[in-house]
Amino acid sequence: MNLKSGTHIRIKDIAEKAGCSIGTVDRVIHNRGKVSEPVKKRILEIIRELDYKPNVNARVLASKRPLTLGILLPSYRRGEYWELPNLGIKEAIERYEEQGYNINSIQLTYNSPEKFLKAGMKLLSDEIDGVIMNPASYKESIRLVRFYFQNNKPFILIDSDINGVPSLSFIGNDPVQTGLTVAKLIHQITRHIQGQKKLWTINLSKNLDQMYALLARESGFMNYYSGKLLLNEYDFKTFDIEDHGSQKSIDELMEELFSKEVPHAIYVTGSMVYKIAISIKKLKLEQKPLLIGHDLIRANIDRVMDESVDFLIEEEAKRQGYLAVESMIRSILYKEKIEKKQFMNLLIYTRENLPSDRTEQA
Amino acid sequence: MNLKSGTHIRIKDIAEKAGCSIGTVDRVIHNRGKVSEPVKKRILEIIRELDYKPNVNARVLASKRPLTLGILLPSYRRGEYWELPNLGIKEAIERYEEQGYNINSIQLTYNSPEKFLKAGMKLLSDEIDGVIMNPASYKESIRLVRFYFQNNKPFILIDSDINGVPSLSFIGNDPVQTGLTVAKLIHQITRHIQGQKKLWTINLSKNLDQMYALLARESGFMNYYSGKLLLNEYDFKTFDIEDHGSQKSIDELMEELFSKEVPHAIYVTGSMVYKIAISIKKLKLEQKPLLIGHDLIRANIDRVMDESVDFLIEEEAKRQGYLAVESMIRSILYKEKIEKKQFMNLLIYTRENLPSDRTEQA
DNA sequence: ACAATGTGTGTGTCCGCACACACATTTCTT
DNA sequence: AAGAAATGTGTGTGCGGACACACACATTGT
Repeated sequence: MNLKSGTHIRIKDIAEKAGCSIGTVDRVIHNRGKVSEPVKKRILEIIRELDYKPNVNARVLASKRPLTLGILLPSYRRGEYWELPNLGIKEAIERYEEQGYNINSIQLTYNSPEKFLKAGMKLLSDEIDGVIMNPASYKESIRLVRFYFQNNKPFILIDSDINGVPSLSFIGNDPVQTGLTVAKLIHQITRHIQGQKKLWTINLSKNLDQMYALLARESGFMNYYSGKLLLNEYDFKTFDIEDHGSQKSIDELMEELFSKEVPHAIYVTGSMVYKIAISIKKLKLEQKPLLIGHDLIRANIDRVMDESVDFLIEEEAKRQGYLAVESMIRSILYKEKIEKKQFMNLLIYTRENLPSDRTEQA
Repeated sequence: MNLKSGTHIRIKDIAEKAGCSIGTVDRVIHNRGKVSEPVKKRILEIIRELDYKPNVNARVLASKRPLTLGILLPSYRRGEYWELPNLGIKEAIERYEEQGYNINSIQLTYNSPEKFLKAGMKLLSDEIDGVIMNPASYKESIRLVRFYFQNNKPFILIDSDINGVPSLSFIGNDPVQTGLTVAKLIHQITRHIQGQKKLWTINLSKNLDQMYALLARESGFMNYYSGKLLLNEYDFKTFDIEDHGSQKSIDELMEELFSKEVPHAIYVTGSMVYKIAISIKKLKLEQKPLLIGHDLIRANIDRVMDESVDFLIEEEAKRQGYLAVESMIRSILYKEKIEKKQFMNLLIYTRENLPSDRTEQA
């Protein structure tokens, strides 16, 4: 095989073919007006016909215009989940900056729906070209997004989707699918256990708003068993825990729960399995339950390494951030069409296949 | 946070600071010679000091030089493993071409070490800037690579590594690590089975050369059990099968093997689990063994969908090809330093988390 | 009728870099 | 010591596109 580079057509070629100057062609490409209807139509026709694709490099080079992105994510501390997408965002910005792009970012965070809305409104300012955000609760998100739409401000949702909203793109995964996957894994591992298997689901989150996202996972999780008519093989228990940072309170809760029964498997829907793992370690059981959680945050990785957590599921959190920035650039600077939904892979990690630090780019 | 774009330094800036013209700076950057030692040293110093990063867009725009890549992979038919890396390669080339790069490729394939060597030598021609290849057997690869080295021809190895070879980069994974991961998964799933577990390993490959790559996986696989002192919990059996395309011969073999015993789990080290799955389906067992294999080829995906294969492990085959091309471009065109080893993620797939076609970029 | 405004179109410069070429200076011949 | 060859350095042009500006011509107002 021998792929030869096709002769790229340039603005100049279009101009010649249309019998006008490149300035005119440029004007219709950028909708800068001041072009008579017939000429405009002719040029548009030729552009379509020749399948003109602007040279990205030349475009970026010539356009001094800086790109300013608004970033709106939940507030977080070091080592918490939202550090990961944010890392991806920073990496992408850095990389593109290195390559000569001029990218600014204004990052705001929220820890309540009200602040989300407020911060989101602040990002409506003129100099912001687009917004990358994780929507808080449904109501506020819908409202904010309407403003964005009215102001022609493109936005990308990451990690959680809101159906039927005119976003540039959604980047993340379907939580129901995630739940299904975890359920399948647990089912496979516990299927040879004699008798009814005791299975716990723990929705552990920092506050009520984040809890809602977890419930979708739990729902997918349960769907698996009901769909496969396996419900009577298991004894399900669900615990919703609002965590306020203290390991001790979780220790106490676990001790109490475990005094009544020791489950065969535990699924922690949030990103804080490590807390449960630590509590369980302290109980010094002779037979540990299977423990499955989410996300490659440091604390979780450590628990997988010492095998107090058996599996971690993750949805390429870092990559979500990276792709969000990249999509914005492609959409705004290159004027490319972006996929409406960009689903990440659902990765299953255990001690043996944890990504090592020896490598990796986003 | 507000990341402002740093003032990018240009060749011009360096020239000013060094008290010379941009032509001179350009010469030292491209090692075009004809620069006196002291000046060269000074410029190099300034470049390092100012951390000069050439503007990629301008560079690509200005450089008309086409990049010609040699691709040397095992021959394959549609739906076979090597289609995947190749897909990634094509995608990368296409994408970069779209962006204005001028990339040619010459693709050769081999189905024996001799042909590998012969094809590889053909790629030594002048107009080829670099070679992306999967090394065949050790001996021939070493020999070929020596020629490349002597002729200053950069090359990237994908999928299989050869230690101590001056490749630009290796892209793939450690087969031993892969084996360990599969072993862990199987161990987790079979641990609750009573008594000694019957475990088969099937090295199924098209020919002997490919077989060697599989043995490394098998070795990692066994390491897991010996390392954890689990050997006596299992009854291991290993079968090396050279497949010549006929499903029937495999059917017969499986029927014979299964008539003696039905294993609890089977690990097929190559990319052709689907053949084993088909054979097993025909046996109509009441209790199917756990079946684990490799790679997201169509036939395997179909078997996972109907759950005749339980898990697929894969090493981002498509991405390997994509990254190989990208690395070549970055190295040759941008003169960036490339990671010597680029390890892929080890992905565990089951029916519920198979990547859907609804999305995806490389 | 003439100026003031508006509309459509072409020209020129710049973006940062690669590379060819011209020119200046040094070193080597014989 | 004069010319040839080698070595060092600066200038100019082009890559494809963005955008400011100039300008011709038509339209409107007074």
